[in-house]
Amino acid sequence: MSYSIAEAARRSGLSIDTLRYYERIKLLDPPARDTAGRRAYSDDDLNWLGFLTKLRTTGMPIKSMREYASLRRHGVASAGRRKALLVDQRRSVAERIAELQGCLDILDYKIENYAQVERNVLGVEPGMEEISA
Amino acid sequence: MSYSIAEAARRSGLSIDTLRYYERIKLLDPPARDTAGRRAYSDDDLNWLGFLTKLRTTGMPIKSMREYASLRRHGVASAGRRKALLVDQRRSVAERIAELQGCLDILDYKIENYAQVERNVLGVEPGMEEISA
DNA sequence: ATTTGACCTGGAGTGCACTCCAGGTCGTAC
DNA sequence: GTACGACCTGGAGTGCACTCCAGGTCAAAT
Repeated sequence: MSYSIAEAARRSGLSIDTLRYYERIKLLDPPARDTAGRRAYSDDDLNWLGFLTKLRTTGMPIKSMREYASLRRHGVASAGRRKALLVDQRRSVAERIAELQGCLDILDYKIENYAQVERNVLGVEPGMEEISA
Repeated sequence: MSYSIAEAARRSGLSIDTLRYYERIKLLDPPARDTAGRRAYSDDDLNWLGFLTKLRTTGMPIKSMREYASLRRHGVASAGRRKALLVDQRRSVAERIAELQGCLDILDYKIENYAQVERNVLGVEPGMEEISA
């Protein structure tokens, strides 16, 4: 199957402009063109875009995604390097999750403070809100 | 206790420039000044900076942090709104964690693919790396 | 007395990841 | 045959969150 840029945008969740931008910066190999010169994305293209958006979601900078994309063009010889990139990213994602978990705990603590302020709203002494703010 | 801007930067993990920037955009109330006109941060200032960096870590945009900072200046009457902001952020952090967890699974899957490629590196048929790339 | 180093101000510059625009080409629908 | 909508290109513009700079002040050390 092949898809127009609008359809590829819809399926990938990226904007049309972003698809062209990714192509320009070599994140995405130039897709096929139809007789009128319009882009015709393949299923492979869409799969790759799907993976790219996952990497993006993990916070991988475009620079690293470009490196991965470039390695991919060099075939199986680059598999080790590609794996290393992914292992590295895996580690950074796990760290990020732990960090966010810590923030969640702090938010819960703060929210609980506010809930207590609400329950005691009639008897609160002045300045108390500053302690919990 | 009071701290020079260099000390405040060290303790908050923010740069000196960022401290001045946060003050400019009203994330941080202007700290006290010493006799020479240099900033003298209080423990309260430092605590607030600590919380701000937590909010930042959760991905809260500066715009929202400014809103929270501004509400804080309006005392206890704004506690409900502040709590709502935190509850909202809590939800978005939980979502983000789930999203990252999903990405982690995909990375593990890919990494495992590469590990298999490595184990079969002598017997791999051409094109196999494309399937897993 | 002068040098040094930390600090000050207002404003300009940076890097990232898009996003938008003007002006043009195609193929189908009326 | 022309109006329309989707697409094309190269390039400029945007929003965010800083980061850097020039030119100046001040207090302590030499």
